[in-house]
Amino acid sequence: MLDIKFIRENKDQVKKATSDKQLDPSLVENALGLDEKRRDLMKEVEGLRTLRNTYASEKNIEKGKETKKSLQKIEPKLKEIEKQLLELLYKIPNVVSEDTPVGKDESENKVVRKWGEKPKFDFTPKDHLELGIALGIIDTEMAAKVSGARFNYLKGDAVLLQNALHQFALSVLTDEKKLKEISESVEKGYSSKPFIPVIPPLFINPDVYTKMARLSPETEIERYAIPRDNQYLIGSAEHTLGPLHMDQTLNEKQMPLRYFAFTPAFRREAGSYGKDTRGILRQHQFDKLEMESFTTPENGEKEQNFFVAIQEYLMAELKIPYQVVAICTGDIGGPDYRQIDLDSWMPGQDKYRETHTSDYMTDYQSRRLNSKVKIKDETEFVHMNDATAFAMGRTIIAIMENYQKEDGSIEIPKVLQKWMGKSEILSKA
RNA sequence: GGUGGGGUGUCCGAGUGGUUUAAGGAGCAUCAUUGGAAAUGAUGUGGGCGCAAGUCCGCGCAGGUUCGAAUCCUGUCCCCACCGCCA
Repeated sequence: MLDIKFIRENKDQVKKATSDKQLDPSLVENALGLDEKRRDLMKEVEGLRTLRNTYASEKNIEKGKETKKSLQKIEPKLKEIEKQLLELLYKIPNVVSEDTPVGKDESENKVVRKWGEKPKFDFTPKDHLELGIALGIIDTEMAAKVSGARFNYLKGDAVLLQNALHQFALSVLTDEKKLKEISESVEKGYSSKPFIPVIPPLFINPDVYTKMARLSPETEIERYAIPRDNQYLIGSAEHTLGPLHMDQTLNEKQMPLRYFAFTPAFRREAGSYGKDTRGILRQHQFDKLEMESFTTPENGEKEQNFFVAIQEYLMAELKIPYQVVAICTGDIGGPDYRQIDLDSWMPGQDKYRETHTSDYMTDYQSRRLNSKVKIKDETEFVHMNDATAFAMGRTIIAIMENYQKEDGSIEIPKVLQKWMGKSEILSKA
């Protein structure tokens, strides 16, 4: 949520961001109108309260009773307007960075840079599902029978491969030396503080989910609800990592605070019927290693660059070709100030596909979460970043398709071999 | 799930209807002192509205009673203890 004061003072910028994000800019005017009404009513209510307090201290019971009656008439009006304003404020998106491309949908995202050489095959490369079925390591058919569409079993070497990816990422995120190399590439002397590993809850309360700007009337359809217990399943580890410092004031010295968590993510994929139905690219449940961090406002953008540099490092170590994409206003998330994706090359589809995303939220989430940082004697809302380290399913796809051999076996990327305990996944035949 | 005890600011902690204007302490920030530090002293340290004076709100959350609520009542969430169940 944006600060109403910021909206008041930067009306045009907020309106532009709202319409650039394909939302109705009249939201902004409506909010400002309500805000004005609210402040007028506040003056009235506070005046009456002053009277009430005065009469109470004078023990003037008669006058007190009168004032109470007037207050009881007007207070509910104020409350109602405050509620409406809050609802509107939730709908107004974050403003965007200057380097965010303006565009109507994903077709206008901008490729910032590319890395790696696409593998050349002297045979027609297969896709991960064909390979996975033949190797006996992916089973979507039985999963469909047991759990429905968009579920899968990973078996045997696919599980070892996921475990190797997990170990590899973990070894990087907790290694200050390696992080230093990466942070130096962003800016000399920038913090190389390691990440704290976390095993977070997979369930989340609706009020916290709302404060994270991840549960709204529009996005509710994307969530798995557990109505009897009034809870939701998380769609990303971000959802329960982000509130880790809710209602806390942190100290500048603790910054940046970096966390990562390996969890399943649950998504209904409600708007994507018929899209990416083949294989395990788009699933209702997938494992993901997610990074989250809390920084001072000053370092928020640098932190995002650092996160992207980590993502690039991980993919480059795997030697998987990727492109870095600046997400345009029409495709970016509402809470994002800047969103950058990594798309990895997938020979089975002859396309780059999104494997990583990185969201810089500024204080859009922390304002509602009430997570602050004390800098000197100023207290400010912390700036929050979240980003993918590995989305396991999609990274496994990229490895399988890029490292396949003509006989259907799969070479294991060099960096993973020590964690995997072998150098290839052999064809069953 | 049951019974009892608790939840106060960055942290600890006092406060059982009106001198509380949320005591006191710690931490933190700024200043003074110092060659520098420690120690010491002073000031500041929840949020909203307002140019300001000021004013309102704030004691887990939501309601209620009262002229007046941190304090009384109801509901609810969380923590602790014991019981029940359990990997």
